[in-house]
Amino acid sequence: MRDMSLSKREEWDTMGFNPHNCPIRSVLDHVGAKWTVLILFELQQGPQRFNALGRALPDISKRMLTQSLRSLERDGLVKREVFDTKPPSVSYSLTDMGVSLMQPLVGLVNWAEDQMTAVKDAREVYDAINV
Amino acid sequence: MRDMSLSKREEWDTMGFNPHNCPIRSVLDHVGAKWTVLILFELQQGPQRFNALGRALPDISKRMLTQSLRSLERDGLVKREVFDTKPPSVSYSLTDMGVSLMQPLVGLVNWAEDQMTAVKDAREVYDAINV
DNA sequence: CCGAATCCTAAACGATACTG
DNA sequence: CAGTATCGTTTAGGATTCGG
Repeated sequence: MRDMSLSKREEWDTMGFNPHNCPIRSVLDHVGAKWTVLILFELQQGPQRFNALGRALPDISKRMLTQSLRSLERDGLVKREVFDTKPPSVSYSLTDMGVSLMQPLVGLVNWAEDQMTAVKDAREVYDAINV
Repeated sequence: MRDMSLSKREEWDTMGFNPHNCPIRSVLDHVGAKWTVLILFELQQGPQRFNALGRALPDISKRMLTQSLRSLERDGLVKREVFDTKPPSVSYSLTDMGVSLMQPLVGLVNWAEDQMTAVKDAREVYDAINV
């Protein structure tokens, strides 16, 4: 499966579609990650402090919360602000780019909500047939 | 981080937002998976046979192609048709639900394409600052 | 032509304990 | 309050071989 035409591969690479070398993938990876979408939705309601996010997101560990926020910050979707008080206070908020992501993201999530019973049904049928 | 109010958790669960018990997640998982989005885009151009998909998608192994197609089929997004010829022929195509997914999905991918240089830049700045 | 079966590695995720 | 550090587990993905 390696003997594809070079033109096709180059086309893909320049379009950023090749999963091995892909700027688009970084966005899709956020969507696929376990917590980032939830965090983005929570931040949509306004800036939040670290522990407030933790309380709002059931079952997320501090480790994953930190890690998820860092990856979002790294890609410019979330802004992190440290206020040097004691005890320390850190505020997270959506950047303009982060805000602009929400529209297509909401579109996808809305589709998922609308179709989730259909998906569930299809899955049950499939699982019933395939032992 | 376990002592959140029950009402909040129940609200999440019923809305399907809890990653541990979530119909919506199954859709987001497809988006996050390495090959499924590419397969969906390829199938958007019409029904394709297994090996044709393999040739169209550089670097995907047969194993992952099979697995990805199965998961899409299981959730009712892709239809698999077997023609009992020799050699055997199997056609994959989008279901109506699969087709309906493409619009929000394209919305997300378009956003990613538009912002991919901004994301790349943000990433480089972040990486330069954080050693 | 279209896979299934097996084995393996790397990455994601989670639990726990500790810190300025 | 907002993390870091460490460790163990689980899952996704890849390489290879075999079969109807």
